[in-house]
Amino acid sequence: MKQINIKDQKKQRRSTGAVTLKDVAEIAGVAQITASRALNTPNLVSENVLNKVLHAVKQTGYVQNKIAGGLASSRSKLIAAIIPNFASSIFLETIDALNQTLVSSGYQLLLGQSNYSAEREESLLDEIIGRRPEGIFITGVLSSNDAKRKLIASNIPVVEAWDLTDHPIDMLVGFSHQNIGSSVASFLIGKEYKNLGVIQANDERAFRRSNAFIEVAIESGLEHVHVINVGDSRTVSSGKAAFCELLEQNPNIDGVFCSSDLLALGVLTQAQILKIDVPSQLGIIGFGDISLAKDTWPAMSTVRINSGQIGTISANLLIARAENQIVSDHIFDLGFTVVERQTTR
Amino acid sequence: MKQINIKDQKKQRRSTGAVTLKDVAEIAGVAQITASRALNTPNLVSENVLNKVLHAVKQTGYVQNKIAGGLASSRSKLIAAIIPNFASSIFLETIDALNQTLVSSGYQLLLGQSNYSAEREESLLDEIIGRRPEGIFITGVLSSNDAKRKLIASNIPVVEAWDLTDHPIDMLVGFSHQNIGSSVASFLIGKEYKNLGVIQANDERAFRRSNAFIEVAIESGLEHVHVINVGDSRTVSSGKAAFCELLEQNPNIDGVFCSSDLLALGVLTQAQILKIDVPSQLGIIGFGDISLAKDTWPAMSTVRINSGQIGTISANLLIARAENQIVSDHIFDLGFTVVERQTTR
DNA sequence: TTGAAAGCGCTAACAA
DNA sequence: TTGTTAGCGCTTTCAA
Repeated sequence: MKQINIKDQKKQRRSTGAVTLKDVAEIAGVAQITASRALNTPNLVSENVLNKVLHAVKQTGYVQNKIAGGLASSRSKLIAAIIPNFASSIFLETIDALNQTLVSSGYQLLLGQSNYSAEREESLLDEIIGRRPEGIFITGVLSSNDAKRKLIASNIPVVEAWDLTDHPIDMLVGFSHQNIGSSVASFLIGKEYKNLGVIQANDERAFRRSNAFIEVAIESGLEHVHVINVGDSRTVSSGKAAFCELLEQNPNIDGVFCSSDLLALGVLTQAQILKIDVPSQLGIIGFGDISLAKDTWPAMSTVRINSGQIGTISANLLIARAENQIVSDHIFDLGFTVVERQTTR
Repeated sequence: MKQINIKDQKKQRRSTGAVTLKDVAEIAGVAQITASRALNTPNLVSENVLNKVLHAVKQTGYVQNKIAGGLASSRSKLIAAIIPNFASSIFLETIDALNQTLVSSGYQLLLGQSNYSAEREESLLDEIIGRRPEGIFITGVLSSNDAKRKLIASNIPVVEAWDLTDHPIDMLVGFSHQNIGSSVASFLIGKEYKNLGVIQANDERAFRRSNAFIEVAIESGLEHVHVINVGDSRTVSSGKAAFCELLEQNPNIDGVFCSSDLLALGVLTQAQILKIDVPSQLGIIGFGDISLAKDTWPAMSTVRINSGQIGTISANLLIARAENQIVSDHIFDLGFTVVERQTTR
């Protein structure tokens, strides 16, 4: 039976109009999947086919659509990193190393910022999990328990970095903030500083460092340790102001532990303005060993952590998990070093 | 005719096993597309349906797969940013502002690093374009012409930031490096500094600033301006070393223009070590107005640019273009301010 | 306001 | 080594 079908319309979809793999395959005179193989696994394809396909790619300016590929293969080749913020550059060396390692294995970095309300944190996580990254790297702390639960439910490999928490979600690459606090206290006490103070940002990890610091100080028979909280302002000027405050509370302060090198630089600057000699009258020690710490005058004593290594190891862990390799060690304690320079005697 | 089809197997695909919209729809007792509407355009759906769907989402822990959604809708909700590197934090305030604005409109940031070979630059661009972002933000300069051509061919809206180039790819948000150079020269010359030097990183824009600087100096009848190139090391210690070099070339140097505040801080520190009085014997001016510039002692004179605003404006431009709004202004000159503090007399 | 069908552009699975 | 087919999980289009 013949049938004249005048209205044999299909549903029309706007497409992007971009060159697709199908176009490339047609021009090269091969099947679409063959073109796909030529681009993704060129060693599974004859040289002849490879050349034809590559030529067609050049000719058309084809750029692979990784969204479609990701959907088909369930491999997004995306790793997400969640950091508290960009401004506090303390994590950047880590992110830099992370990114370098990821890129060299063909992964791309999706960045999210977490310094939000619990509500915002959850929506950020929805955003990120929605992109189906093959791994998630977190430097901050998830404040919301729902967010944490969401992350676990997603079943995506996770590295929590910059810390050694008691109940890790999955993998852990960091160091002990508590040990840093006690080591720094012992260090200053060993130098016979007797009136200690702490200047710190409003940050849970800084609190763990300072609590351990205070504990050791008290155990050693020292007087009350004064603590100044500068809130979220980890700047040189906060350090200056905080040091003035500290002096008001105890004019005999002779040793200060700061939760960041910038704060420490503020203390140093203020001491110079007040003509307090560093390190004889005042010992200062920071945290982070940012690049300018060794170049202040006098050079800043501080605590160094292996920021870059944290990124590299984390990237390798996440890649290994993404590629279904067996990861035997889940927890990496990278330690720290108390760097003795000229702001302590 | 009856047919017993024992082997009616389909080709099996492993799926991720994650909850899909289909599952949610079934549980809610609606069609998949209705569930989709409930989540994306809830006002097009009855309250009853909305509640059923939301309940099913809660129950299953469903998280939307944006890869699939992106493929179907050709809207990735992704904006890519390409920066030279993470370490040189000068762009971070911009990226921070960019990200804030993007997130509040439901976009996600994909970050790429460009300080690579031309070859690497092209593959980075393939990576990025392959993800079909709806906009691309570039702070660096594309060294490869092929890369630039690729970007144009992709037809993705582009903002080039931190500069005003002569032949922009698309949109432009920045300031004139040339004008900065001449303004700083006039500024120092107006203060009667007579033996000028420049310390700069190996960076095309820094060169444009210093060339303009030198031109004005020569026009004003000054002697040869000495230039020290510190390569890629924009650190305080490079600044210290470079200032020593500068003094060797001309012991009478009394004014230095640095291509970054950190370099300037190095000069200041070295001057203090050498007991050279700032600003009477030596004027120093930096670039960037990083947060600690106002807190050095003496406080650093520098050039401020509107880093945050660059990010905000760029984000809004890219979002507007992604949403097919008309963008009338394509070029934004945000200007700069010479900030006079205490390192210049 | 809701739904059925088709298809976004690619790759996994199977077949030859 | 190459090809056929059937999806990946969603949204668009069209229809009711």
